[in-house]
Amino acid sequence: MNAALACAGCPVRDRAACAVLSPQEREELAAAGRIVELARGETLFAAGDESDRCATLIEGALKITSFDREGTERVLALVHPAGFVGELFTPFAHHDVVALTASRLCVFGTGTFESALHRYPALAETLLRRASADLYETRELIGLMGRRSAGGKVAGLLLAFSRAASDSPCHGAPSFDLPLSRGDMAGLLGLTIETVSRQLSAFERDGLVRRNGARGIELVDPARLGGLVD
Amino acid sequence: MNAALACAGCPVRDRAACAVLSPQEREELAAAGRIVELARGETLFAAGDESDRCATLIEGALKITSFDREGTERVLALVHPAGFVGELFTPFAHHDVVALTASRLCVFGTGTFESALHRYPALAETLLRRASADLYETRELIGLMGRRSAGGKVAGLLLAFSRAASDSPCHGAPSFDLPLSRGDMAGLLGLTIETVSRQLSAFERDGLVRRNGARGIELVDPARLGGLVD
DNA sequence: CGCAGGTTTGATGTGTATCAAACAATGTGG
DNA sequence: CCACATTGTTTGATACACATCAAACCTGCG
Repeated sequence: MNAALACAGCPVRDRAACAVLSPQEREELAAAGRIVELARGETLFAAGDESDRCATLIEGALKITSFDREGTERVLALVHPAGFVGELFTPFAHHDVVALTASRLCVFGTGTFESALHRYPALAETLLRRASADLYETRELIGLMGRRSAGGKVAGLLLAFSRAASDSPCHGAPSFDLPLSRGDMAGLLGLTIETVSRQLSAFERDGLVRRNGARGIELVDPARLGGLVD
Repeated sequence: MNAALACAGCPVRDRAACAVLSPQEREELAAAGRIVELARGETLFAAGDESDRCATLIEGALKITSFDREGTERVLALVHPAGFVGELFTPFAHHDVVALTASRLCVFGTGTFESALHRYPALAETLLRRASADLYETRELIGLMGRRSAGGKVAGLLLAFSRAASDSPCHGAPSFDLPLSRGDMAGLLGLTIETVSRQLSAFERDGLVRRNGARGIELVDPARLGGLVD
């Protein structure tokens, strides 16, 4: 399953890190990579493994997680299409990377990618932009986790999902599907599954949201929901 | 207070981001920068301000913080000498940057720094390394905040400080001064001042640590303290 | 000495974890 | 096609850890 000529039809070809390369530079890089498909729940990288690969997500969704010694999962970040995963400068992976849904990726050896970094300075700058953006996102997450009330955490997460589901960056989508299970939401916010579930039920009881099945969410009163966020 | 020829005697000249530059490249960059001194509590960057400056910390310590609308401070990161602060690719600053102690910095306009980035590819790669490291550190912090018990959080923070205070990366320093006030520790861990104080008192009562004044800490039983972590 | 900031300790209530069980959705094999 | 297991979600009862409110206590400093 070689990717040598896949770039032309790649759905993220103008948003991924490699978009800064010229078409021919990109094909060179692609020749060294390969397409990998992951089923929901499959692990791409495992914490502690040798960090010898990195990847651009083409379609699907990933989570970056770590486990404390009690075995409770903490979700550290979500990865969306065009996102980049993998640790370039560390010998071993810090965290697990797991597919949330069936996913397709363009995988490279870290060695080949690092040499590309030297060859194409624009690539290094793009990755720097991405790393900076990831950093702000992770700090946003800290802000979310640090809220005092469980209601504020869940409300903030719903609004974040709403924004992510919308095309326009200013207004959020009024209705969307939750991309995460209750367990993953709990892991992200530092709560338990039961507490997340109860908060959602309470939001529905108070007329803030409507639910369609376990995953469907319609924001009835986003403003009041935002009011809960601290 | 121009820094044109300060590099030669700069205490972080071989650890800061600019260390990858040749001496003459570095002098060129330094000519565009200036030394800034901050007293304890002074603000370097404020959230919402135009993000037009960045800096390398020469000596002292900084904290990166944000405030929720109730006005409680959340500490997102600490910056140590040779660290780099400032947001290069965003128009406005996301967070506040405040001096924890009297500090000295080498400050640049983001414009001059970004053009240096283009001119010296090695600089971009170094900043990428730093940004990646900052990212892992921030995710570590999430792991710390996500612990279930307050005891685990405070214990984890003490061990992190112990490691930071030590020269060798493997063993932590057995005794050191807490670099943060109770309030800052609380802001870092998502607890209250009182809870942090009570946990420290409990650790002392149980023979895990000894205290010298408000800031001095001696780890009597680091292993048992580590056992509390999770 | 008196004051201000930071820290410690105490008493009390509440929010969330925990334990437990019912429930819905989905798939499996007979 | 229907019992049946499986996985994820919801709801309930209870206990406890932490936040909150309040006051005492250092410690350095004018």
